[in-house]
Amino acid sequence: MPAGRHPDHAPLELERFVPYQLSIVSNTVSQAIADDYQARHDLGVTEWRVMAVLARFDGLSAREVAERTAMDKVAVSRALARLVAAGRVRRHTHASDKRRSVLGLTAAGWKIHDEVAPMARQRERELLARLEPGEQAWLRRILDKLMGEIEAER
Amino acid sequence: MPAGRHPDHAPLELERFVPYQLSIVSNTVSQAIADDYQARHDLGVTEWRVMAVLARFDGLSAREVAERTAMDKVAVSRALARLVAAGRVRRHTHASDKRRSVLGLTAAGWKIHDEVAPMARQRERELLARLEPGEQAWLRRILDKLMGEIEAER
DNA sequence: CCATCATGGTTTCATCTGTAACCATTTGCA
DNA sequence: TGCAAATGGTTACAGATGAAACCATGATGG
Repeated sequence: MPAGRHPDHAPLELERFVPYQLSIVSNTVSQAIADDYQARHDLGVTEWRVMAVLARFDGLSAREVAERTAMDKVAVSRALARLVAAGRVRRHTHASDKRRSVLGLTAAGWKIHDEVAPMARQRERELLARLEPGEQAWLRRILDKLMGEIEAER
Repeated sequence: MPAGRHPDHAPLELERFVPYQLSIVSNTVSQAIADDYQARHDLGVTEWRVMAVLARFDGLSAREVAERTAMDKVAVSRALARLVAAGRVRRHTHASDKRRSVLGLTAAGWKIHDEVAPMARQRERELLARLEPGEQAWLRRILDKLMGEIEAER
């Protein structure tokens, strides 16, 4: 038996353990993307996600943003506070329900969005380019499926 | 054009954006596993990773643990402080280099390891069970490949 | 040798994140 | 109506995390 091994205890092989692999790959990719815009635009990951969702769906409430970003409402609230202060998101109160806010990107917000979105897409392409076409298709299919399962359970 | 859409700006579809999908899937799975042991054993994710690595490789230094867990040395230092205090890891000084520590699980550490490792494996099986056998094989292949690329670049 | 640089590891501080408590408004229903 | 429960959102606090400064030991080169 090789020194330092403990086969009786069946230790986990971390680097082949799927949840661990997912964590490493995900963090590495996200970090690479975030590095692109964090310094340049003083924009956090959470803020970017909020902007991305408001770019697609104008007029959402904070709660709806939270749903679509899979962030909790506290995180959304904080991200919005910064975005509004920076003049990137406009917020006004819903006409018939004074609790709700009605959110959308400002012109400044769109400007940043239109710079960051292509960069993000480029990073995604770079990631996928490391895989063969068949693998790319399988990865998309698998992630779509798992996302669906997660969605369904929530 | 549907209300609330802005096709001119080509907004990102977050839920089909691979880095975002990876992040959601990874966090969901990791959280599910962590929930299993955090409350029960008062054990954080970082601490568990350190334990898992020491279960496989006895006698590592803190720096080597950091390498194998992809954690930075500060995180490892903190995890070790807690683990040693809790009597789960033994630490003594390297005979010929007083800077290095020599780490390993104690009996108590092994006991926890032997409870947690099968739970973690079970969670991995549950994740994979959501996929068809072909998809499982592709996912493993893809993750192995991406892990290799990441490793190589560091 | 001894001054300098590199390495292993810890501490400090500032920031981020999550949980729970909270406030205001709206809804449901007796 | 009007009062309890639910909802949208913010604030307060505590624990986690990361970058940089730090301390001790070891390696290197004149």
